[in-house]
Amino acid sequence: MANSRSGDSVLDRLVRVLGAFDGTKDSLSIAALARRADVPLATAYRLVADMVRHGLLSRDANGQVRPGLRLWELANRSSPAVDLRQAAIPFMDDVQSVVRQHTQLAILRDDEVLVIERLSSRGSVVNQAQIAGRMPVHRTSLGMVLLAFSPNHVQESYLNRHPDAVASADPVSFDFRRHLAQIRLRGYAAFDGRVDADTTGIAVPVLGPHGNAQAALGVVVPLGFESFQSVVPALMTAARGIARTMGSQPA
Amino acid sequence: MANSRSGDSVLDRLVRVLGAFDGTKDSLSIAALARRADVPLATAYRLVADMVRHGLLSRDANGQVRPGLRLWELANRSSPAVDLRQAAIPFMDDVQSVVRQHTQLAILRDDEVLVIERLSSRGSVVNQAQIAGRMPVHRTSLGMVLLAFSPNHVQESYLNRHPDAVASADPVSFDFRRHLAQIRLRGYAAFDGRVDADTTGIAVPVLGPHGNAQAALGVVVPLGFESFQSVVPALMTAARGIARTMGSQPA
DNA sequence: GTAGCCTTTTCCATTCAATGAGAATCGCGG
DNA sequence: CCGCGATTCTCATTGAATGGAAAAGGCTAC
Repeated sequence: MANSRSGDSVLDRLVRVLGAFDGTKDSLSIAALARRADVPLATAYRLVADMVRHGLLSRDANGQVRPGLRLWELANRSSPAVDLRQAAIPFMDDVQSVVRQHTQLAILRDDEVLVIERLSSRGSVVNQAQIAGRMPVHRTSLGMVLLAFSPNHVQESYLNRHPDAVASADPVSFDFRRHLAQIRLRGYAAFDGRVDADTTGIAVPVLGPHGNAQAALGVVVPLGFESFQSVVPALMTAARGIARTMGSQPA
Repeated sequence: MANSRSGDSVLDRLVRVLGAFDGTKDSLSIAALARRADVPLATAYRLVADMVRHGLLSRDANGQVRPGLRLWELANRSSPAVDLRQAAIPFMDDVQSVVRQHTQLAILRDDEVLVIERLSSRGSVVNQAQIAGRMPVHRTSLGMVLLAFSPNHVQESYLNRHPDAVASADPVSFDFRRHLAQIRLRGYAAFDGRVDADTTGIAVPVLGPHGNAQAALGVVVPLGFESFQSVVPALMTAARGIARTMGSQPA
């Protein structure tokens, strides 16, 4: 005995294996997968074989493993993310066609920003966000808006768990809580060059039934974007639309 | 012993449970889930609890179960469907902005049409297709194009497995194989009112390296749509663009 | 060629996690 | 209050999953 992780179930491993695809590589060898997921090699081998049989994983020509099509299908048939996406897309389109910049929708998950959808604008700046990708809360306008419009206990527990984030804030000594309050007061967040040096992020909350953000809607524009001021109203209007649509199709 | 389905592994059940969400209902009670997935109730209960713990499923306020956010996240980080979607979206946007009708992308899977992405056009006809939803091959232009541009053995095995589809074709006595050949010759498929009485579907193949369809791109327009003829070239151009993009980012 | 290194695959005795029947509990509607 | 279905929990049993080890395969460099 005395193996790396005794006492975890098939599910634990299943999830760790899928979680090993973190976006840095989109296909892995079985051995690499076993290492990343911290599963004994022989077990990983069997698990992968089973998962491939079910379409949860697939293997390409070189024997490399990657998430499978059936997994995608099962996950996209119905899920909170799908509902949100469904409700938001028309409004995101509106924003997109007016602002003509990357438009994205995200939620807060495990103290991180989880990107639900993004509409890219051709010929604009690069956009770091990937669908289903995660970004740090304190470096993105989406994240800061989500946090600012979260219940107090969520904010506090975030601050507790991430003292580093607070410390590494732009003006070193500024008061993070005050900043959040400011964002809530203004109703939007705008950051220059935090994700990418040449871009500005602007985001507004999609408010839920209790006045908290259930999502955030934002755009990424080039630094010094001319019609900056017109963007916020456009986002706010769209965000309200999304909130309304979500409201009429409750969970 | 002597239970309903002895000898299936955790994975078998896991997949059957997820598969129980087939789009007809987006949340189910545990009991209903157990019935649909053909899993003993007690086992289903435990399995659901575990899956919820991992975020593969989630439970709403009423205790109803539905696919979870983490599942969505894991599935959308990387997968063949994501690659295709990624490559196709800009071109679908182009089609969308020219034709101003529902635009959709699909692949062939298990003798069915699996919808990968759709861009809806507001104020146009209703669109039956759902993302990650399935549609019958022989009743959709997407399906017929996919089949027409598939290797011969795929066509034949489809015909073998679905004699009914052939029989129920529009003109009862027409030759299905001939029809496929015709589609391949023309390079596109167009059907009136097969999915919905008031709509026409038009689709073209996204060709892969061996001249077979790796996907199909199509639009849904109102019956008697005026600029019908201009749609096909637009689709073909976009489809080529998608094929090119896919080619430069191989599996 | 062959030595070194990493990966994939198979084997098999052990055991512990998964199992499912059954019963208790909850909750709604009549 | 009773009935009925859904949910939750218990527990003795067992075979499916386990993982160390070793064989088989693949690649590069010397």
